[in-house]
Amino acid sequence: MTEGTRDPRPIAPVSKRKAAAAARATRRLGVEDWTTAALGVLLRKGVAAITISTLCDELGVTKGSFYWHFDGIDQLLETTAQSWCADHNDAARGFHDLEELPPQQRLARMGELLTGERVWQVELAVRDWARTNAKVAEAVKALDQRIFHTLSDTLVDMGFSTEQAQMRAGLMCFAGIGFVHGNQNLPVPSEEQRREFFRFITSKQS
Amino acid sequence: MTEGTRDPRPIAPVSKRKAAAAARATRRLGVEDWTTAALGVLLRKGVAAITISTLCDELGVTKGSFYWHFDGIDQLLETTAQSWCADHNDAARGFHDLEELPPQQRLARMGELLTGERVWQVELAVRDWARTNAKVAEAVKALDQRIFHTLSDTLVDMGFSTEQAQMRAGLMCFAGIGFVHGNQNLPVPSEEQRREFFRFITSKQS
DNA sequence: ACCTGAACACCGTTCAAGT
DNA sequence: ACCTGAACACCGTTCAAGT
Repeated sequence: MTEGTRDPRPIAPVSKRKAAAAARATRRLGVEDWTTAALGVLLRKGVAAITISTLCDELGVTKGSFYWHFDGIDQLLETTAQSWCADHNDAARGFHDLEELPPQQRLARMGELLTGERVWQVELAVRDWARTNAKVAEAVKALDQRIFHTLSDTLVDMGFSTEQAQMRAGLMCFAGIGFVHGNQNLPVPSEEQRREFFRFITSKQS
Repeated sequence: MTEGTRDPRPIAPVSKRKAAAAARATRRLGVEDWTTAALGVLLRKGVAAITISTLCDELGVTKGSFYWHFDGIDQLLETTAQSWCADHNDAARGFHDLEELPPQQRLARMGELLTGERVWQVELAVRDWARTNAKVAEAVKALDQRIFHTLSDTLVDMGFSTEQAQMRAGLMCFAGIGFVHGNQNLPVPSEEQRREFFRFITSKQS
């Protein structure tokens, strides 16, 4: 998020590491510098690429420095997870506002919020991460449930029975998660198909 | 699959490795021994746990042995992938038989095939693996598309238009994939809910 | 308070030498 | 043909020593 805060006085770089060290100048690192660096690598190259050596090169320090701030790579991951969860909850707060919209518009708005291009990237990375980090898994789970309940409540508002609402909300949630994980494998639905989908999910049966 | 083929003459084990070496006796290893070992670790502990050292301990040999059979860990993974794909295609062949069933039963049968307990485990492991191995990704994609088309064709047989059939088949596929990845996060649908789901997906709109 | 530098264990990789 | 054993590079981890 706040990436370009470090002023880049241009100095002829002898090596990447020397250059980074020079850019940093006298300023010393804090925990936050490591977590934002880790988050950056996560989104660019995935969890597996988050390596102490890589981060050290990127920040222009040696590995001993890392171990002054953290007990080990697990703690770094955990701390980064917490930091991400905080930001993430802020972002999810956009959901609160829309609980006052009329049901139909609420559904449409949620559809938009959850199908943005960048969202996929982050979602995939984070859900991958969740497989090896309980804290992240918990955050993802909370978000999933929140979306499920918002959808379900909306459908109830539209006149569906609790059972029908839950079945359809569950269907939408699973389809959304599946879309994030498998959209390379199947034809991506067109705009018209998405509209038809919403028409179907909110239709009464014959 | 074929696991208990090695006769386990019980010998007092000095160490795990010595024990494994003794069990193997004079028999020397082939490529297959390595791939089945890798597959075993994959299902038990995930891709990340497939390490040359681990496999060597398990098979009772040194790492030099590994490098006589394979150029590196990537090739091991690739070969294991091919071996898995072969087995997997055999398993997927169960789909051919059911293209002669009446549409309704076909849907129900596919539902059963795709929601077995063990299937999830394997699916999750394999889809995780697919993220770092193109060959596996390709096999998974082929399977997804096959399921999609079978579903879509079935719905057409039931009297739906091509557009409706594709929309609903896509919905089912994505929901299935999402269910594999996210069934810990949301309430698992009951038997009754699953039936209601199939009723819904095959219903005409009002 | 924050970092360097050297050390060690572990894993992937290579290769000459063994049977 | 298949494997051992020793070597090396790389990464995670530790810690005494520097500023």
